Amino acid sequence: MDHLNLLNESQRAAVLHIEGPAMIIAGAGSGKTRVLTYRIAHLISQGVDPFNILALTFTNKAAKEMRHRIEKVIGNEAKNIWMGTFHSVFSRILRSEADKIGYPKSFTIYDTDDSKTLIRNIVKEMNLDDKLYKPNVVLGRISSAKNKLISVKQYLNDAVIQADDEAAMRPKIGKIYEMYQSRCFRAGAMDFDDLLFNTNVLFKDHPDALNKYQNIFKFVMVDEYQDTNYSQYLITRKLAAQNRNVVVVGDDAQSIYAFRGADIQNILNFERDYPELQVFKLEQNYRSTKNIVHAANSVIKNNQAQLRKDVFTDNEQGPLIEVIKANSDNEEGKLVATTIFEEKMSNHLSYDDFAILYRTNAQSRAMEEALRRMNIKYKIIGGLSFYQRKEIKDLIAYLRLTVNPNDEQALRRVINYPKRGIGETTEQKIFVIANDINHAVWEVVMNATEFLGNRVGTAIENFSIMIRDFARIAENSDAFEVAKHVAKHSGIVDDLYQDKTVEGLARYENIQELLNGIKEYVDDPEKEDKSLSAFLQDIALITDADTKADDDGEFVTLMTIHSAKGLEFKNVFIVGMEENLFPSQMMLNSRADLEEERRLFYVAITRAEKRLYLTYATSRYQWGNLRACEKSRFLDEIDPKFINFKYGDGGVSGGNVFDRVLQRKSNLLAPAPRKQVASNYTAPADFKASDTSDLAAGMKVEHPKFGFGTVSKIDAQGNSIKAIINFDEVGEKTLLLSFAKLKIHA
DNA sequence: CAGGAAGCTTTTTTT
DNA sequence: AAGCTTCCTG
Repeated sequence: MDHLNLLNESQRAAVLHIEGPAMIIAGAGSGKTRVLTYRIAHLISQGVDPFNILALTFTNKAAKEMRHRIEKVIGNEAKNIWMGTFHSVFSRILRSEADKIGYPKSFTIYDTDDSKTLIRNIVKEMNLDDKLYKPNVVLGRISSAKNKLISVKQYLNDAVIQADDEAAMRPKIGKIYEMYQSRCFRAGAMDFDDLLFNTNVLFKDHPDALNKYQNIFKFVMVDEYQDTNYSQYLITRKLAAQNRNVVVVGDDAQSIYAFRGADIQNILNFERDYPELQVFKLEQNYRSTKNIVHAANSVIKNNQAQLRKDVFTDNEQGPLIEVIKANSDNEEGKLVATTIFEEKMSNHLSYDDFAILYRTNAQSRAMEEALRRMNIKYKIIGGLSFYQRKEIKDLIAYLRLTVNPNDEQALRRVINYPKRGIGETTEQKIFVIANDINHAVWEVVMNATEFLGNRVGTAIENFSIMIRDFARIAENSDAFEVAKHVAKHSGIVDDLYQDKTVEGLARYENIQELLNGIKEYVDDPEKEDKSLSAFLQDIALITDADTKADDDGEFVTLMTIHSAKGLEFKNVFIVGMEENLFPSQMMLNSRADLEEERRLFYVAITRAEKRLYLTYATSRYQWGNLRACEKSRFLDEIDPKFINFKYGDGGVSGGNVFDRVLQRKSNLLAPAPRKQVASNYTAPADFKASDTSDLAAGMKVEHPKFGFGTVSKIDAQGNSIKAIINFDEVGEKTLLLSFAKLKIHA
């Protein structure tokens, strides 16, 4: 193992650790992944069977990457290591043990949308106020209960929880939780949290199963341990209970998933559970310049809750961190885009060297527009993923139903798509009947004529025959064969083909792309199980961050800070450094929340290798109207000696990139005229619209909302006649004459 | 029952 | 600003 020479002393010590529990506290950029991969390689070189190693990562992509790196060191054997996210590894295990806990082998995995729709349905059925019982809120409560392993029964019997819900005016959440669980169970479905919850159930109720996996996973490793929740903690502890060979890697300063149930307490629990614990600290940063590392340290110092750690680096000092002020979100975008362009050109960089990070997905828009305008290629990670598109979800729903006809959410989605005359009323009836006779919904669907009469009944039964036909094909064909057949015979392809609009074409192509993806899956020699059911299980847990960036050419990467965890870029822009945005408005209520935001900022800063830019705007569009913004408190927390301030306007002109850019692009940067949104005008009670067929430029008109104005132009295109009208109070508007109510004042 | 328009809510982050 | 739900009309 000559690789050991590439490691520093503490890294080497961690790699050489073989048996017994250990915790590696790894500062940002301290070579954590390198330590993990070498440690696994080292284990194997010492005779440990790869089949006995379980490595849990935070994303599937991280697992894939690590596997490749291990492969480079030890070769093919690396394929046999159990590696993946908690969710993907244990969904595989649940798949083979499903019968023990009463689920079908091909259970469906509900995504967040499925869960929310189901909750919405339940709230409606229970006649509760949907303003109070919002799916988001309810699902949040249920999810956090599950992550703490609180079952329905415990939830209903816990006085504190009940009091909390009552205080929040939502006493029925426990009842909803109960309904939700039984509906999921009946549908043969698990949500994300169930995958972990049920793994715990399996291990608790079936000691033989636990024992089996304890013997398989003789060496357990958990990456990003600071972001695990109680449910994950307990799975880890149980698996390691026999051999006690468990190594966790984490950095408390980078814990940013408390909202998902992650609990720093897990680190403390770990120390308590294993008194013989060995601790390794990786404190040398190899990624970033001194300025960046020190700036990050100066920020995190403001947090009270933190473990002792001192991150340092031997790297060069590097340039100062640039703080840039813009007048608007659009100007911010332009400044970022022009800076990227200039930097790339003057330093011969690739667009791959740049990342733009933001707090919320909504911020990507201004950035995209600016990049597009400058012809800079970019790629957005996260946000709406391929699998969340409507047409994709539709086809997937058919596939899910094929594999598991009890899948309620899938059924609801496609029972009348494409249209087959089964209306909403009928759909409701099916569910009510199923409830009344206490049978699976699918039973009712298959025998619909019995319950709903001949007309509608036949339509429904035909649908069920089609699905069963799909299922029959699925028995003997691989995922691709079935999907191709389903796309065609479900009517989806035909339906999309009818639509000749640009969007319709794109949807059609997306279906093709999905089919290509399935083909790729089936052709992948590393996939053992090529069944439709296995494919569905796989994609349910895939995120956008996992899709490989094998795209053509180089591009700037755009993503939220959360998605950027674990990544690094030469040049990083952190945009939207404003109060109420970063830190987020929702995180200002408690010290703990604010500290999580600060850790998030710490994560963002430490993504940068060479140059870091922090930008903010003094105004920004939010929910469609303009808001004034204040710069973030976080900017003031950075020790000023690491910062160079730049202003998007009126700043001192000098030789720096920004001023040059600004001077050259000053016409571009002129603040766009802002539309006034509201007017003080109220229409008189006797307002009556005139006949506008003779409307012409120059005429004075009155509009019930916008008030008085003058027509500046009439624009006829085909059947639609548009009038451009300059209103006294709200400025210029373009109105469609067929809709606009206008009174002509001669 | 379907299609279209108006109205309403939304945004914090994700497996 | 946009997507989604609801309401209204044919």
